[in-house]
Amino acid sequence: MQPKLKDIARELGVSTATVSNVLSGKGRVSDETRRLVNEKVSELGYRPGGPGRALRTGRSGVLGLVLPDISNPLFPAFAQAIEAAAASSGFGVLIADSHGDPSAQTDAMQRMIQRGADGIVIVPCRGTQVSDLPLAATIIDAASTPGNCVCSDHHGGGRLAVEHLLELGHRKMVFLGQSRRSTVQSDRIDGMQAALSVDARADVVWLEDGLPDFAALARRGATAVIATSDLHALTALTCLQSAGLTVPEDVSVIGFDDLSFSARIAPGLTTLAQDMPEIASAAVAHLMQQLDGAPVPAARIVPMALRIRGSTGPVLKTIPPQDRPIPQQGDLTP
Amino acid sequence: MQPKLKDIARELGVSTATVSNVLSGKGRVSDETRRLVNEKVSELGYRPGGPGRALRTGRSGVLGLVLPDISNPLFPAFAQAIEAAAASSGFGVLIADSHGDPSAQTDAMQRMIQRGADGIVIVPCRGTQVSDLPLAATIIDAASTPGNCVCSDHHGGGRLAVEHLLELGHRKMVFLGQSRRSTVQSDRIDGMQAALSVDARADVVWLEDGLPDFAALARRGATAVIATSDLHALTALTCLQSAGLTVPEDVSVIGFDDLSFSARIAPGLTTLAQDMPEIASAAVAHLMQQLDGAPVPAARIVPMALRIRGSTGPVLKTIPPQDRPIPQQGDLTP
DNA sequence: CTGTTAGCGCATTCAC
DNA sequence: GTGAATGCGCTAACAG
Repeated sequence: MQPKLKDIARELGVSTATVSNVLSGKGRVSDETRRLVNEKVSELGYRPGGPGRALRTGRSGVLGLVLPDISNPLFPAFAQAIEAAAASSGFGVLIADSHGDPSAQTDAMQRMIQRGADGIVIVPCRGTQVSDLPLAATIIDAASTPGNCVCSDHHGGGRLAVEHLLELGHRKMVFLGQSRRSTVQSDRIDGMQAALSVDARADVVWLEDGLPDFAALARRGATAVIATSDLHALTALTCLQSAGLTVPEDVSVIGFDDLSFSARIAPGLTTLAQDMPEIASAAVAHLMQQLDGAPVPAARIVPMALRIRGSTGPVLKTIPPQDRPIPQQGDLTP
Repeated sequence: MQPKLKDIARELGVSTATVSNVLSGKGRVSDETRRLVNEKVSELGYRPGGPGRALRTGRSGVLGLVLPDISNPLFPAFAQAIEAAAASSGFGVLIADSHGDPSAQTDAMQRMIQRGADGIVIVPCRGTQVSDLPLAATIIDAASTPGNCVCSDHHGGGRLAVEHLLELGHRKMVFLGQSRRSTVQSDRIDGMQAALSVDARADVVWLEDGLPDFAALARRGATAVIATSDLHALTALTCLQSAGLTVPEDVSVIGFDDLSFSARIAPGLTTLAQDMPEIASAAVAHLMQQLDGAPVPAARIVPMALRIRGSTGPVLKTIPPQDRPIPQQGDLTP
């Protein structure tokens, strides 16, 4: 049995309130009593219990994190960042997965409330609008979503990607998305379109229409692919490689989100990374301000960062792949 | 303000005990009163609040999930499965990340206890031993870890991988691990070794010693690579491809864990998948039994499943890569 | 300045 | 069949 406030008080012959005062540093307590209490506390290894405190103060020190799909590969970094940001504010994190289902999302939020969460960080399902919660909430979605509180500058990320390719001499690109209905993907592609110079062109291809033939796109002149996710960039890269094309010599490839594998493939994947720590701490800070009774702060847009790796390179004078020598690698193992 | 038990009671002119009895279905209540209460409850949208209940019953309906590294790409599937299993038992999930640090792990567990978690599911840091918790706990690690409660049959997975390759005619393989200190990886590689036929050989290579030259390994006769994670298999596969070798014609590649990208690359990655739903529900069930006062159940070992995709194929009569025609892909886009 | 009292929301006695 | 009383662990307001 964990020691309770009452145990400390009884053993010391003082009241529970006195012990509580010592621990919270609030009420005035004599130095002698304070010393005794602190001693006993560390002796018994007392830790104030959550439920009692929550009941009394109306604050649980827990926040809910509602996600549309935990299995999304971007989630680990995100959850980790939120957990870290919350922990540094002394908060715990309760997770829930809505599986992309709006009614499950509403359910999940209800359950977080019921469990006593002080606030909710929510990444909404596509097309869902989160409205009038009886609770502090922070919405993380695309900037163009109404009610959004914190997000990455997806549009700016798209621009950076295209600008990088333009500098390398690319003028014919492919923009690769998964779903037209994703606001984040649309924002990214809009940013790409906006950055195209007058002499550059791009085709937009959606994976929801079926897997495109990347080698054929290259044969028709495209020298670069920008995908709205590293996952799709990886698909493009491996399709190109297994069709005998070389990245980046034949085609440059860029992704988004700097997923776990992106630095570990050959060539390393150039990508636009979200600043997860910044987004997470902004989201948690946003929540804390609401809890402190401040008005809902303005939306915060966090810039994305271009991480250049081996998958992008300058446009080469056109040499048909079959005429080029097969690249050789040094032998590292004796 | 959320409605309280007292609000329902007052509006109906009954006592809070009666309302509580109706909701829990325990004490005897007249059908008429029952109907009235249920009506009022759904009218006001009353939900029993967690903290009050937790304080009274000593059960919070929340379990803690302590992970060594949320950013591990295997985690999403795992967290999702645990969350689903917990939710179907009416439990919430509080997450914590120990960042591989044993003291942070202990801290995290303390905080879960403090927050009132009823039990803990823990994937321990490497080399950590979890001992005598004042709480129900389920440890998920390798089978060879003392105290382990639930895990995949990593050894059997290794065997399945090698058996698959032997059937395809492979006799010279490379086993690729990341860290010698990982019990899971060791178990997997032990299983691989155990399944080698007398005429087959394998070299074990560790990424912690530096990135090997996969093309050179192939030139010296290896026709297959089995990595202890899809992440490392992907590294091998892309290194081979960018060195001009073809998968699976020149070298077959197998990974572990069926990560999110594994089905989306070209060729699709053959892999050994963990049965996450089964592991998660076993872990949660294990916890529930302890909470119900049952003795700690025996450890449960869940089989792994071989998912064959395009990255493994039969050994071909040796044709040097440069003499083979460059593969062509059909054009899907008009 | 110190310590006692009251009550957060709920479920469980036990009288009626 | 129902209701009043009790206390889970803790802290805010109050009396000593």
